[in-house]
Amino acid sequence: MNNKEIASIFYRIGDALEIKGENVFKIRAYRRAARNIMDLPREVSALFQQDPSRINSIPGVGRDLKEKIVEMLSSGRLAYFESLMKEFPPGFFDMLKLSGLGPKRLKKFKEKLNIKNIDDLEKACRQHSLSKLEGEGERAEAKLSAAIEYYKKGVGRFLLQDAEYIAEKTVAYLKKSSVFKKIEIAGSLRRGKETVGDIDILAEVRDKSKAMDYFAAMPLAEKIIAKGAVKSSILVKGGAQLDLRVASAGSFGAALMYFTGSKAHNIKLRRIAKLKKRKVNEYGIFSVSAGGKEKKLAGKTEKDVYQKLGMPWIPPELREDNGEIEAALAGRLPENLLTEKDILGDLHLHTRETDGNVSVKDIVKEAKRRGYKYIAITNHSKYVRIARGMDEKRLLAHVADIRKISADISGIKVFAGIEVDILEDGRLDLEDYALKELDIVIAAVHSHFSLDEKKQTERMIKALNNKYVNVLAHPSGRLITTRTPISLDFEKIFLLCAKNNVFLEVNTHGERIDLNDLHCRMAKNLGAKFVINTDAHDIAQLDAMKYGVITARRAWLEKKDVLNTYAAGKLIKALCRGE
DNA sequence: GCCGTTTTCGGCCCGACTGTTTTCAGTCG
Repeated sequence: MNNKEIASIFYRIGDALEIKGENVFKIRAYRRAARNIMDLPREVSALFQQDPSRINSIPGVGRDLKEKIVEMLSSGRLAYFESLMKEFPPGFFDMLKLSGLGPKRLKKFKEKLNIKNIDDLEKACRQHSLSKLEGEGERAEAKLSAAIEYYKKGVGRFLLQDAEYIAEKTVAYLKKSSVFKKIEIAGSLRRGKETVGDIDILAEVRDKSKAMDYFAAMPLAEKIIAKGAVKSSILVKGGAQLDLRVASAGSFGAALMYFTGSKAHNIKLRRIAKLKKRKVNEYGIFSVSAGGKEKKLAGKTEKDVYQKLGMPWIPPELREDNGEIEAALAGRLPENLLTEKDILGDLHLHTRETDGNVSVKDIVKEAKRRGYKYIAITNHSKYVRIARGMDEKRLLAHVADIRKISADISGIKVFAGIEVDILEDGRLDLEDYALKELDIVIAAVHSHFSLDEKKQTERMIKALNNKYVNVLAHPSGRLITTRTPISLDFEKIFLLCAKNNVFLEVNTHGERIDLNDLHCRMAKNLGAKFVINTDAHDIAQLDAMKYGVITARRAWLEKKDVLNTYAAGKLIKALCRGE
């Protein structure tokens, strides 16, 4: 059983217990454990094989949940879960995904109307039998109908870049009105998560009710979910949910923290505040006297609030309750967290010679315009037929062209490279005599994604032991919406990369983000180094560098961890693997 | 069910919006 399967069972137990009306803290415990398991870069099963007691090191997993995990890993089943599920019809829990419908009402529907699944619920709405129940009414029924409709359309999470696009359009719209004084994007978009559920925007305004009216009247808006004095939510065309919250200048920092999250980060901060006889909410940080009297201590900026909690400002990308609060309290946050301006070049680019849409000359010019000090042209090797990948002969001619272009242009260095395929057996797709002529060799898997972990790991090890390989491109091979990561002993591979001086790529393509933040952080802790590449096939795709930087920041990477922050001379030395 | 710079027991973040109600429960983030 993998982490996702274990976590989803715990989530489902949480749902079932909630409907049964169990202790809310018990429910919360299951969900917290599930979330923490999802956030682990390692498989719990691997942890278990090494040393079963390591399961206790997962936060939120105590004696009881450990036993349940052990049962799942050793038998592939969980008796407690199976007996619990017997109490509910199949498809029952899908209804919890409907916006505005929670466990209490769901329980009521089941008991009073024998509703078993979404189809039953839809029927009940149509027949208006729902609105006759106590505590329900016509508006509630209509809302539920709409929620079912949206659910069926498949409203889900968006890729970071798509969410950013919608957010930017919204901000541009809001800025056209003089009611808005200050606008900030918050939520998981500000934290740079690879997918974003809803888009949170915080604003300081001159007139709250006018601001809310203007927001709700947005041309993109399809449906208003909620509209209050300080908070509104709308659904926009395409299915994304936008939340607008307004805050006064004196509370703006506290509101930004609240609205940026993560939820787990906020909860921990509030708990720390409570221990110190303080209270944190979206209006500020307050001291609380014995008599319950509150006095505001700060709220204007995030920095002020963190300071009153006894810690420095924490960058949004780190706010996941993954050790950043403890690090901040101990003064051990990363000192030089990577920034976009640290990036001096892009080392994975395709051109017309294979499947790119741009000439070498044009992409060099554009890179120079962007202020890059160097780039590498890395086209495909012959195995990738569909991309018209190059054999040794074409490659060497291509290298000669690149050398000439590099010599003809000043102010930017153009490295000649390749993205060479790793074949099924771990050999590379090109002979060493050709690879030897290159400045940089990127190795990548583009086929045989479904090998089992042992074979896939052996394949990778063989490739990484080729002395000409400098970079492992998009190591997990996943595509966020369509392809799961390959099965790989990531720990072993990261250690080998560290040992062999092979840089791990953070591929910034919106569908990839590969390595992801969690693997990246794990690899850093194992001593590996990184390179952030767009894998651009045209000019516009060069813009994606920012998603790699934000992912690196989420992984706590610093400037020194990243190859393409080095000056050209240092970079060439760093690529040297020695004979 | 978890957890400990007060605690191995008694806590567990905090507030906004909605709809159906006249004071609040349910839901959400």
